[in-house]
Amino acid sequence: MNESKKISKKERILDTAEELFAQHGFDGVTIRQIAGQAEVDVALASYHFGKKRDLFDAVFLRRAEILNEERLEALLRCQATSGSAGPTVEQIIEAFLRPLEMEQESGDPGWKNYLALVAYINNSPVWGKELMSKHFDPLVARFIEALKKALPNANDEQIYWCYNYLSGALTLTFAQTGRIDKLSKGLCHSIDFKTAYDHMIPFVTAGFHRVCGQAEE
Amino acid sequence: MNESKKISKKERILDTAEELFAQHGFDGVTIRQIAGQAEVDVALASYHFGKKRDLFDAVFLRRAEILNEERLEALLRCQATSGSAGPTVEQIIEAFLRPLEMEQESGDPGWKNYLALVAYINNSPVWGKELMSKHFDPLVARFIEALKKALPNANDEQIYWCYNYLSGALTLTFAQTGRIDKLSKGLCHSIDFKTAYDHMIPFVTAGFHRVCGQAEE
DNA sequence: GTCTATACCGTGATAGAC
DNA sequence: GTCTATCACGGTATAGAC
Repeated sequence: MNESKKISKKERILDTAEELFAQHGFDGVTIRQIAGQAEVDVALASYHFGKKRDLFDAVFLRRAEILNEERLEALLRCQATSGSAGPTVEQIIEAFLRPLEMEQESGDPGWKNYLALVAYINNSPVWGKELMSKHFDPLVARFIEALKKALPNANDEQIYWCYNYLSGALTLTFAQTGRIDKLSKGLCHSIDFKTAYDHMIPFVTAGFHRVCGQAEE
Repeated sequence: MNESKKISKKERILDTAEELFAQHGFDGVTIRQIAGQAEVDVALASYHFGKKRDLFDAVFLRRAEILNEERLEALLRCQATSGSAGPTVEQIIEAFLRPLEMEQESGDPGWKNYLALVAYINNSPVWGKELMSKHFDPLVARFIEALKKALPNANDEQIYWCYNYLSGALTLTFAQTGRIDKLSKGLCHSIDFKTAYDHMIPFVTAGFHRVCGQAEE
């Protein structure tokens, strides 16, 4: 029937799970809450996804693949336009961050929820190592290779730590906690991703250059 | 009796709760797990602390107060030694970070657990705004005032966003997820806080200067 | 005042019938 | 695909021991 107009129940479960897991983490959400908010029967989630943990993985994977593709494209694009010297640090950071901004500003609220979930996972001692390493680090390794080329004086240890700072700055922004709104007395807004990235890119670029012993061109 | 030799059951509950909350978050831990690992009766936690949420708050508060004092002292100290021009950005960042390193390297594993818990809270949409704002932001506001003085060309919005990046970089380091160990193939270690701060300070300092339109001296 | 044993009652995940 | 039953577990209150 109206398969194009209505989103399927299966997808509604994913969307709702994404939203709730992002807010409260894996343990803070029950299957019943998800089913209730998605207006489906409790058992339907198990029917489609199996155990709660499998649903969690499905939520995480759905957009990880899309994001990896978009970021890879962005990296290849900036490598293609730069000469044999390769892209600058700033261009690489741009390629890493701008796909996120595009999705967050796309109007699909699912992306904001998803990236808040990534914030939760990235900072979790139990999930961070496992999920982030498995699903994002193969691509991150390509970005790091590009950074090494752009920073020939750096040693590897410096690059990895700088990536850690970038990752932390980025995911706290994902989390949309509203803390900056309060701290700045309403001057800044957690949901203002455009501004967040506009400042983050020069911030991180300068940090890489300083730590990795390279004057900015 | 041996009140000096043995730590009290009450403190054992706090220590264990700290460890488990840091690993799994508020919802990922049960009172029974805490009691079991602390080797006390289930009901003792409620007796001393009331509801689960109150125990969580007690864990959070215990070291927040100590940390605030130490950081304030460090700020005042660097303000006292600098002239009327006030401390540099790098000195302010040092004052903000070094007390953390001292506690993490102090040998008391409780501090490592506590700061991993702060990572969890800071990145949580439900706890971040409430707990961090209430208990840390009064002091953070003093650091930001000092930064404004050190960066007279900056506007407030830039400073707040830069603080956000600092906070994210810092708390991801707290989280000790072990992701960097894997990504760097064993070159870097999550628990190597000395190195983490040694690189973080110049990284963040350069970021502030770049975004806030100030050449580094 | 500190602590333990136990009981209560709601809720959760999941399997199996339909 | 849906409904329901099961059974374990969780937070918390209470009674009373030391």
